[in-house]
Amino acid sequence: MQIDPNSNADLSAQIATSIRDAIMAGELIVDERLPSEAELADHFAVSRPTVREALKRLAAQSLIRTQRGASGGAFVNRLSYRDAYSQQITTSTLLLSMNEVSFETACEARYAMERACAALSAASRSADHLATMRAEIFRQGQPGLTDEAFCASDVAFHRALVDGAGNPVLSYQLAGAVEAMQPLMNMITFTARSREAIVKLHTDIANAIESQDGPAASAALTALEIETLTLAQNVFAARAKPQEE
Amino acid sequence: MQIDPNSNADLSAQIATSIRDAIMAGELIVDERLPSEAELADHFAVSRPTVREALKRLAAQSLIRTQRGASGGAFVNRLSYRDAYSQQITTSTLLLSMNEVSFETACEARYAMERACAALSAASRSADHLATMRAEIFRQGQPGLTDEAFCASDVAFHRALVDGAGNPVLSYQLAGAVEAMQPLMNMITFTARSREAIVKLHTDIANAIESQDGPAASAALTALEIETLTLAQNVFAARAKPQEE
DNA sequence: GACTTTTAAATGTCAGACAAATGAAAAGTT
DNA sequence: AACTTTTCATTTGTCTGACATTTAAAAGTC
Repeated sequence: MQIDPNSNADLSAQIATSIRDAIMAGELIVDERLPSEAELADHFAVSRPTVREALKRLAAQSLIRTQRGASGGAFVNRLSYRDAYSQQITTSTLLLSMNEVSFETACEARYAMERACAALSAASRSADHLATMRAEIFRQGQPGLTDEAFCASDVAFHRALVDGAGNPVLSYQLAGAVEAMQPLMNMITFTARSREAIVKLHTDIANAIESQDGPAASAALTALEIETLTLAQNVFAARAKPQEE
Repeated sequence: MQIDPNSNADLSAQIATSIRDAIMAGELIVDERLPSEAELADHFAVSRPTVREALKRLAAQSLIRTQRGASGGAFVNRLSYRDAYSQQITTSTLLLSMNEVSFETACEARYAMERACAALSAASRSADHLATMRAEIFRQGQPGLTDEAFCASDVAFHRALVDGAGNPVLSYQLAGAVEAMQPLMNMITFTARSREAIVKLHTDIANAIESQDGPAASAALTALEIETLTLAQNVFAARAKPQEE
């Protein structure tokens, strides 16, 4: 692990990159202890605060964890799904909220991935997840449900659909897309009619998965995508022209 | 923006979270300048090094950028695709290399997403990307190509396929999966026969997309997934029992 | 031997200082 | 007046040294 003295980048950034590369190359393995801050400072010929800034950069990416005390120090962290999830959500939310990505693009990506999940889900047809989907559909049909509760149930339904594929990588990828779209979805006022349409499509999806009919699930998801886009565009329109009410 | 004095978490972590929440809630907008380090130190009643550690955490996630000088400071960063890509790649690579995710799971997720892309790609049928795919297929058929060059061309082919969907969110999601699988793919020795099989499947995919036949493209990708898994499993077997050569 | 106390090592935090970059204002020049 | 140069204040980057806090192991005590 070395740094380039001629680079004009921050020393802490260089050091962080150097250590990150070592971790990603497998030179530092999971749970291995890094040298102490003082030793790292000696090694890179910098001060301890600079080393600390580098370590905090790595900690922010969940690459290391630190522990105080006698046998403490910085340890290479085993990246958990939980960590990956939250990073994915942060990234996706920012991409969407900063308008780097349009809602339409995010929606298209989300449903494309959901269709991919549905195909796998149909093949495995997990009883657990199917039961969850049915339960959420039932909840969504209850009258008197608030929009927030309806949204929450919608998320739970899609989550069950995605998790039913049994592939945690897909689950974590989609977590970001779904979560990032939530703020907008929560602004939607679901009329009785749109709820009815959504519940019907959800039922179609659940039926298709139960009968292991991937194409039918895909088709229902596509219909749901169109429905979602329409609802969202109404919100956009209302938000853009608030004086014309 | 406040921090909890009773929390036992690191001050720099609390401050970073506080600022991150403000950014994600839209209280701090893109390109807005944060208070100077000295002002933040005053505001949170901590020292400047502590504030700096917090800012470095945010910088590591590309949430802010810093600039030295008179009118410098920390600015809210517009998250670019480039940044999102590299974060995705880091996360995916670590998930795979730390055995949190099996190669099979990553492979399944990758091809599931690629099939989703192929369907979109077939619908739009971008001439650019189709030409790139054809060119890479031609290159892959050339005799005397090294394994590394074959791999690189393979990546380029899939990249064109994915980018052809015209959805940058899908592109960036897949970048991680493809990149993370690269180290293993590079270990594969491609025999003339396996190359022939791969080139044929690539041709099938390109043809299907050209004729806007999504299902055919999906089928070819599924065949390619099986081929890839088989090749990778041979590498696993060879690596696990090096004494039986 | 079991329990308590001490100690050493490590991270967390602070204070103050200087270096370096940078833009803006002031001064100087034509 | 317009342009160039210089100065200067601001801000981040880095260093030094110190102290606080946590923690596990070593030493001591019963």
